[in-house]
Amino acid sequence: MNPRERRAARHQPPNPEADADRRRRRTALITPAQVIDTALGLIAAEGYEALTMRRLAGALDTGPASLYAHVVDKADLDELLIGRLCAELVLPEPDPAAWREQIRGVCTQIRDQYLKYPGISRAALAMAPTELEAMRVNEGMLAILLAGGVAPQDAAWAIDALLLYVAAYCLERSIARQRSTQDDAVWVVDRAELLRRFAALPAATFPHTIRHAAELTAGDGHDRFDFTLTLLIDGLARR
Amino acid sequence: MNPRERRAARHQPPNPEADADRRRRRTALITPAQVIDTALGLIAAEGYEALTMRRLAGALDTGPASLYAHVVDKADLDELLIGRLCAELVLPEPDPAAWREQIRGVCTQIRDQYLKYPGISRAALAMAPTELEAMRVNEGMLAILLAGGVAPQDAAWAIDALLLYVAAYCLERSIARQRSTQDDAVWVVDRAELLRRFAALPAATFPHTIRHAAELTAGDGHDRFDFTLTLLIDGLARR
DNA sequence: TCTATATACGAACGATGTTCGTGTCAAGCT
DNA sequence: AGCTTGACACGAACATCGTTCGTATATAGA
Repeated sequence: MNPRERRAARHQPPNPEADADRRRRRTALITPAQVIDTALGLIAAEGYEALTMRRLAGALDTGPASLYAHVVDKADLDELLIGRLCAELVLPEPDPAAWREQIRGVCTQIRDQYLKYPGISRAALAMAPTELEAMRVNEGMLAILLAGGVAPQDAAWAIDALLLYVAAYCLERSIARQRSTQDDAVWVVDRAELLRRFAALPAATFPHTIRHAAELTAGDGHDRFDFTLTLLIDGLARR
Repeated sequence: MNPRERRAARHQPPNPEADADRRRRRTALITPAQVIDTALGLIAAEGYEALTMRRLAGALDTGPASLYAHVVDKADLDELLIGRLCAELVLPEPDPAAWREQIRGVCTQIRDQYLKYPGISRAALAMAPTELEAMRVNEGMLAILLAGGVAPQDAAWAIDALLLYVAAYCLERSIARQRSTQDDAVWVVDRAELLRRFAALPAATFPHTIRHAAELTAGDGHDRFDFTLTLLIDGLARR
């Protein structure tokens, strides 16, 4: 079975018959699971843009060409990684009384997974909607919202909005994190410096920015994340 | 003045004295404005990932090295492009009675600019918060929300959420658009095909996805975008 | 006139994703 | 047991990317 066929299978409903009866080498020196694991390890340690076919191959003690026996593309590798991420999410049994906390919990899990592998949310944004594990997550979130009494159309669109926001939030944070570890000035991540720059702006054209510089730079931890999720979920409850 | 200094100046409050009294070549063969224009033209025609230093240089009838007299980085080029995009946005005079329509209007403008230059929202997500034109947009949105009676902290965080969502929405759309024009199967963009795949899923594990396949694939044009903006803005109004 | 400086650009460097050709080895068929 | 087939492995190379170096040129101030 080609990597190309393996990939197509991941976007098709599972077919138990086709899974068996395939010749395999008795001892595969490199397994797809191994590729995924070391790739995730690389990302966790050095960020997504450190994930290079060459570096990944090097971590597996081989050359870049060897990877293409297990993976059709780099896009395919991204897909495998996101699939693994999605597979590790635990989806709660829908509880109509607790749907808000449940949907928030799932989003928080996704957020933490994205942040654990900085920059990988970029790959998530490019993910095809037919990936099986991603659909499992979608199904789980849909179940929670429907159990909470959200209208189906609202639920479907809200899931999309939530996933999009979480990915963008994590992507932005990962970029900022990377900036702070490698950079040579210009990029400001320090809050005090940011306040100083706001204060130095011309008062005639930036009155509100100057007056509310504190609020604009506020938000420790995931305050902004929590705020937006509350906005979306509460808005959903009130329709 | 180096490109490096020009870039730093864009993140500093404007200083009229420093702008004048600089030696310039009488006829600059390549101007920064020209670079930005042809870069945007390239993106509009072929998408963001067609924007290569070499292709941009080629479009200007020169070699790649010549660009580095006007631009310090590719990241710097991104910054210039986003700056131009932001500069073209028209920010309305805040009207307390119409703040919802106004903030929505600004978001729609941003969306249309992002979609006009497919993929450029990726650069927007990496933008430093101190870029002058970006701060102008922030100030304008802040003015609208404050005039509408939104609490300063809510306003600050809501602007962040809105900008993040708009960028993610456009990025996802641009990726899908690109897929549909270059691709060799696997990637499904056709709604009918998507419905067919949903229907073929195992009913035991995907009950809600199957039942509500219509809602999951619904949304012509910018229905999803409008839905999420309504959710966020209405939620903001009700706090 | 002289000098400093912004601009221009050919050539090259290192790194990237990917392909080609070739080789190896286990599993199925006859 | 021998042969074929298909999956796996990998060295070498290709095209392309962002970027730097060295150098040439022309202009604005001294």
